[in-house]
Amino acid sequence: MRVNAETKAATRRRILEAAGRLFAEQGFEATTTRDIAAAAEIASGTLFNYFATKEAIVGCLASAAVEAAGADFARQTRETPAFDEDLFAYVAAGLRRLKPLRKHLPSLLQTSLSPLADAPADEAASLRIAHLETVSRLAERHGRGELSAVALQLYWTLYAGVLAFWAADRSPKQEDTLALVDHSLGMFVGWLDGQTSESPPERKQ
Amino acid sequence: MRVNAETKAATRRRILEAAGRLFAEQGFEATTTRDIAAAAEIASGTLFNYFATKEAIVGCLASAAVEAAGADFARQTRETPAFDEDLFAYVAAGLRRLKPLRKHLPSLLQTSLSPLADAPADEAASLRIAHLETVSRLAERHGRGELSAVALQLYWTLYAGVLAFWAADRSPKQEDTLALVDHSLGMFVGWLDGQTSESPPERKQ
DNA sequence: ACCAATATACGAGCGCGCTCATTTTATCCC
DNA sequence: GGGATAAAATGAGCGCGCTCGTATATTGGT
Repeated sequence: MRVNAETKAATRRRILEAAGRLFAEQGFEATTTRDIAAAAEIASGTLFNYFATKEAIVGCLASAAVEAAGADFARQTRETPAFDEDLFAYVAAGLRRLKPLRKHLPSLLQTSLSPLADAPADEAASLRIAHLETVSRLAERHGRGELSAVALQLYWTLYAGVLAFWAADRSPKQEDTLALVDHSLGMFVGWLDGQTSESPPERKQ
Repeated sequence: MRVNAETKAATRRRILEAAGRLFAEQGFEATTTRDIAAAAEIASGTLFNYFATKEAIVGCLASAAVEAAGADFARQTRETPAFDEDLFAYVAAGLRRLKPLRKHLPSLLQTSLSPLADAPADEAASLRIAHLETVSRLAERHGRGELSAVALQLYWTLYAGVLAFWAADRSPKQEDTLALVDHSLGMFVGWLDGQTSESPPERKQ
């Protein structure tokens, strides 16, 4: 067994497909890794040759959704959009793609909230990286130069807050979440605009 | 055994003391509930008569720290402080009190990030409630009226982001975290100031 | 064809957080 | 004191995520 990369990829796809279906049917907690393995027709231990943890599976599904959202957004036709409008459209596209995972996202936030303690090739971290990549490109396209590390940190915190809120949002069409997105992005872009001129004063603890 | 409330309280205190010590010594994950029960000299099952989950224990420790920080802050003498300076002082006091739990806070964020899905008397949620209570009182004291639900939501998201960052902060004296607090609060207060006048326009998805 | 060499699949088993039927202990009433 | 009663403690046991020693399949070299 040295180069059967095609079979490996197929198994990986079967796992993701089975997991996605089971999570949607019965929830993240209620779905056991043994369930997923059985549905993918592999042994329970084999699952962990493909994904290090159960969270990594949903993390992989999520970052696939984020990449799909990036593609959706790229092929959207827009005319003279402001930065915050582009951001809103991208986030909204993300929410549409993440909808099947909505209830299960909090399980990812614990690990993917912190920007430091992640292994380079971490499945769950790539959700953050993929999303922030697009946001960075958007900022540059709107002539704002590169976003600082602290700006990206603040943006990601707000985005994570939106996802956590969304997971529990009980308003009929999740319109409360969209309102929160609007406020979050308004706050962020307003702050960004203020940042360029002033340099913040020192502050003692 | 009908009214021995004093004994119950003493056992509860022994659990918290043992858990705090063990978490500090060997970390949250590495400490088992059986360890804690043994250190508190109770059976493994008895632990769960006092705390519903392992997270609830660290949640209780954390909300005690937040309350202590509120007391620290209240007895601080300050002269003509601005709103954001008061906020910074309160948050800094919180970080000081939470320091022994720093590394273990992410385990709480998953549950306490979302403002909706919490049982009324949830141990972990009281961390959020206690903190936001003080922030609300501060806002009123500075003549800003009551903070809106969305303002509190945004504030809490930023605070959770700070805690998540702090847990992984490897800068020598965690000065990176203090800088992040400064930026977060600056962004929040700036947004609040902008909120009072304008009414935000509608936005379609 | 055969034999290493090795990548992959396997599943019994571990230790975990947590549950629950049972036992123990404290209290009240006479 | 001595049941009756109920609160609290107990620890065997459950199902979980995950590990790891073993078995099996696939390749390259001759």
